[in-house]
Amino acid sequence: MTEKDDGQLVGSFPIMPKQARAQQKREALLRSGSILFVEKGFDQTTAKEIALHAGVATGTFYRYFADKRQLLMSLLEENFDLLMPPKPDWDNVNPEFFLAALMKEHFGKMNRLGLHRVLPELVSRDPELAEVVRRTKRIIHKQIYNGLKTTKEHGLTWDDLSLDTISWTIIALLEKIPEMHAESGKEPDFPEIAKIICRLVFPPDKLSQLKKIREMSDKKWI
Amino acid sequence: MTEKDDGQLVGSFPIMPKQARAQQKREALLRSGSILFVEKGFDQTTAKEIALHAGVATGTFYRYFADKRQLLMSLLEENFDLLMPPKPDWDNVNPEFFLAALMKEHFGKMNRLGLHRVLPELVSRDPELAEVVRRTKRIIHKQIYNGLKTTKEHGLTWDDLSLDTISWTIIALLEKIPEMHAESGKEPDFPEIAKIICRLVFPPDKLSQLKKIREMSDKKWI
Amino acid sequence: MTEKDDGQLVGSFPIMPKQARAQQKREALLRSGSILFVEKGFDQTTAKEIALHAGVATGTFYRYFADKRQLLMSLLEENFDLLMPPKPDWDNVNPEFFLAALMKEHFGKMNRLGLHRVLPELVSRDPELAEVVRRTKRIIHKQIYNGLKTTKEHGLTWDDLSLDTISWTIIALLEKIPEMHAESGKEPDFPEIAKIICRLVFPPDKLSQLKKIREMSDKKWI
Amino acid sequence: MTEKDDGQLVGSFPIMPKQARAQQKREALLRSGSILFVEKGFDQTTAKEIALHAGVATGTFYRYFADKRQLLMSLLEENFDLLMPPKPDWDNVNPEFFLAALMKEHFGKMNRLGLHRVLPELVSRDPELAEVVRRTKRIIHKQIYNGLKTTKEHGLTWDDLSLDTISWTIIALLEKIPEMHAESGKEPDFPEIAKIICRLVFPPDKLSQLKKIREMSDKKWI
DNA sequence: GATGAATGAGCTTTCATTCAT
DNA sequence: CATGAATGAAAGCTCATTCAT
Repeated sequence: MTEKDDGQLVGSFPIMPKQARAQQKREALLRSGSILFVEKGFDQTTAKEIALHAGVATGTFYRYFADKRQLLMSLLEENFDLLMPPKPDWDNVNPEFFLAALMKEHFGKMNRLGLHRVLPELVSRDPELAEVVRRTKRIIHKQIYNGLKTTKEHGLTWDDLSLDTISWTIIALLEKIPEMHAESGKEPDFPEIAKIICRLVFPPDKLSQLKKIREMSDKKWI
Repeated sequence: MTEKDDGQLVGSFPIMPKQARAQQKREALLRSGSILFVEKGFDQTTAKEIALHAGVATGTFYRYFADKRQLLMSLLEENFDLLMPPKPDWDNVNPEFFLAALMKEHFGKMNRLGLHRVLPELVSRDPELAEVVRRTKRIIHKQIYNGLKTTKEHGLTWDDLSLDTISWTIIALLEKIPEMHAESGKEPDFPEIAKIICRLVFPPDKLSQLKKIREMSDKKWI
Repeated sequence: MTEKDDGQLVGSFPIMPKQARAQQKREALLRSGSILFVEKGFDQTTAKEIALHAGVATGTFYRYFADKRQLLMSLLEENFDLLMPPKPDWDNVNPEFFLAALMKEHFGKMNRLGLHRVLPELVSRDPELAEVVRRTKRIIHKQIYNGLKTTKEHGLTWDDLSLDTISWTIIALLEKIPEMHAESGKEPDFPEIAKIICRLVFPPDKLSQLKKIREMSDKKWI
Repeated sequence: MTEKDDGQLVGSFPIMPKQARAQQKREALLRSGSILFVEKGFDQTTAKEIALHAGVATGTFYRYFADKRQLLMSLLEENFDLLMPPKPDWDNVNPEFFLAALMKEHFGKMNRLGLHRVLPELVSRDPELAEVVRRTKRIIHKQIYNGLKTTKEHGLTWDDLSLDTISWTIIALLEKIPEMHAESGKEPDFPEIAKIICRLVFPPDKLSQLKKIREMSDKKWI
């Protein structure tokens, strides 16, 4: 039973070194954890279920993770960049097209991972987790902030743009996308959302100027 | 605690009619449930704890609520209007002042209740709860939508305003306010958020026109 | 509400003296207890349910009975004679007709009361109840025994009749009647059972002799 | 207790294979359940107590049985044949000797198991259990019925024998034996009960004929 | 290392009984 | 006396975690 996966000639090259085997199990557990957490919620998922779903014994779970919580933390770390929204590049492309494409892709990734549905309640009771999430958001905020800053310095934005508040607003919009999807039932209207963000950042005249210039090179983003 | 309810003259009315007593317990349980759900999360709060916190016996909890979930539902029903953001009245006042004031008030209420922090994960596994939340959001959306529609018909908004997406965006912003608060650490900058919403709705010229006209009558809102 | 049952002229003769009122409640409780014990089993019936069914408050239950068990004991005492099978009068009537009629009546009473279905498990854990039941059975046994003894002394029975064992056998048969009913689905065949008992007691020649003599006077028993 | 299972030579087989261990626990739980159910009644016995009595933790109980009820069902299934009274073989042996011996053995088994004391009240509220018991009784009835039928066809019984009622009567007697024991305090008089059954089945002349023929071969049954 | 049976604290829920009104 | 809300011990059951094999 344990040998099924390496029915190989005696003496042949071990296809899968010991550590890699362990890695495989760890990853199976992570994958199973991710799936079940999203499906049933963190508290409703038992360590036993995760192990079963991953095809290992209950005890094995505890060899790789101190507890359920630690598995979740590992999941977060591993998918750190997935949780990060893309860094918009405001002035090299038609901003509306570009944003719409970026958001569509980000939304797809988020939805595939699904972890964002698990975090909200946990954050309120797990300070360490809360800290991780907060740090992540701050990085995102910083990225958007810096992008906006450069753009502002180029004189492309509203004069009175509050970089900080706009950054949070953009994050808020990005985070709401999955929920808008779930609650309205329709696919989010990414171009419209992009338009909204652009309206927040660029005065109409600057925006149409940007759009004209970048129009051709943007075709690839659609 | 036991003395609060009979600071009255000797010989006056019966201290507290029977039903009022029961109501008091029910409400104590609701209050305790609300506090503990927000503090520790729904799943981490036990019925026993709620009872203890409310100063009644475990069994008493079950006289008033079938279970924890039902207590939560009652909390939601009872605070239904708190969850509703205010209906903005776009063209009778300086929109920015007005919105800032409304949001500040709403934010205060939401924060005091705190339930919004409990719902997200629950919604994903409790279809009935999900339905309640969905219905609430649809009403909110409708209200904002209708307000915007009237404003648009008055020719005050951007010509290309997508009423639906803007409505969702405003909801997203309102809902994010508590989190912005928690995550940034600072008090949300309501005037700035109001400005953002106004920028989404009104072209600059229409907005300054609105602001000038309403400036005086708005003093009362500050 | 409490006055509904004596809507009488002021000053008129109180139809129901105080004690009788109490008696009424006591009896309502006994009746409700009996019904519910038989319907759902002793342990599955709560004091609250009995009170509700009897139309009184929970607390009132405990004014009339120390606890559920005591109510059961009262039920037994009150229906003591119902539990007693009839004393057969072997030689004044056609024994088969007579027995069949007696059993039919007894079976009807037992079934209406139904308590026999509640006792078995209780007896094994309640020594006092066990003693009551045992005493009852001993009296029954004695009655049957004495009847048989007289009959034997008249030379009407088998010579080798073991009075004791036959008495228990008759009791066994009587007690099994409700179960035979429930399990076979059919109405018990009382004449057949009577025939069996008679065959155990009387040799064929003595029996036909008895039957012939009593034939006419028995018509009334059918 | 822990030593019973390895009275073996050092160096021999592994003491107890894994599955056997589990079986041991399962059986310990069954045994403890049986004992406690009989001692205190089904409802008065808690899963915790059974586990404690079996020397395992509460949770272990639930690894082997879904609940108390299922343990009882397993007990019944496992002892199905114990509950079945022996199939009498009417015409190959002295019927009285044979029956007495059979009943004595059956009585011993029943008494050791004791479950018959638990079933009566449960049956009235557990339809599945009721069905199991009913099925069992029907099989027993059928067996006795068929035996009697053959005997009747051989012309050995009373001409007017009602096979059905006699079968139920015999079952009633068999089932009452433990109670007769408990209530009279004396050891049941098996030979007398056997005589009673024989008197119900065989006319005196046929019986003495049967007894004479089989007298010698029966010695072994005593 | 891997296994999964075993553990037992702890949660939800019920109900006999009390007692203020 | 009657009431029924309140009590809290205790039952059924789950699951994170350990540990002998």
